[in-house]
Amino acid sequence: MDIEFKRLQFDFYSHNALEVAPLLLGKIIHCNEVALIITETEAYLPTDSACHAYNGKTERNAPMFLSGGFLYVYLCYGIHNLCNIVVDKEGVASAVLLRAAQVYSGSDIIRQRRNGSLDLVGPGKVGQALQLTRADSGKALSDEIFVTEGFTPVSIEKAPRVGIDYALPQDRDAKWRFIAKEFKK
DNA sequence: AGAGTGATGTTCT
DNA sequence: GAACATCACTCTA
Repeated sequence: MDIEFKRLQFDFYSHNALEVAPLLLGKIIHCNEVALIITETEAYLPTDSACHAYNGKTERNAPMFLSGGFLYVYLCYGIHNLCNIVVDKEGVASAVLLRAAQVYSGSDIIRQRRNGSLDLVGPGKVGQALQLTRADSGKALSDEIFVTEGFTPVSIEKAPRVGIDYALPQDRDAKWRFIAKEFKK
C-alpha cells in the first residue's frame, strides 16, 4: 500500500476527451485528505449536444474552455457536486466526468463525509468523497489536488453515457462512458 | 430487487 | 419557471 505513484504531467490532459477518458481509469485522484482509484469516466466534447458547453460559453461552463488539467465542478439537481477534469487544448470545450471510484486511502474520512458508506459508484458520491464544490471549479490541478499513476485495468468496457436523454440521438447513444471492473496487481 | 419519488438550488430561457 | 451529466429512501412483491 505504500507504493509511490508518479504524478501525471499537464501533457497527459492535453488530448481529446475520447483518448483521455479511458486512460484515466485506474489512475488515483488525491484531494482533501483522501485518494480514490478512478473506475468509471465519461467524455464530453464541444460538438456533443450532451455537453454543457454545446451552446457556447457561460459563467458556469467557462472552465471547460481552459487547457487540460483544470477542474470543472458544478451542482447537479441542487444537491450533488459533479467533478470533471478539463482536457484538450485551450478553447476546446471538453472534459471528463468522474463517474465512479474506489477508495484507495482515507476511508475513515470518507465514511464521515458519506454517512458511513464507502460506495462511490455515482458521480455525486465521488464529489462528496473528494469534498469538491462549485468553489473549486476553474482551479488548476496543483499540489493540493492532483492525479497520479495507479493501476492498469484488466479490460475497459464502453457504454452510453448516463442521464443525457435531452441530447440528440447520435450523442445520447455514443459509447463515451468507460468502465474498469478490475485491475492488474 | 425493482419501481417510484422527494430533496434541493443553480442556471438558462 | 423549467430543466437539470443524482441519491437515498420508501413502497410493492
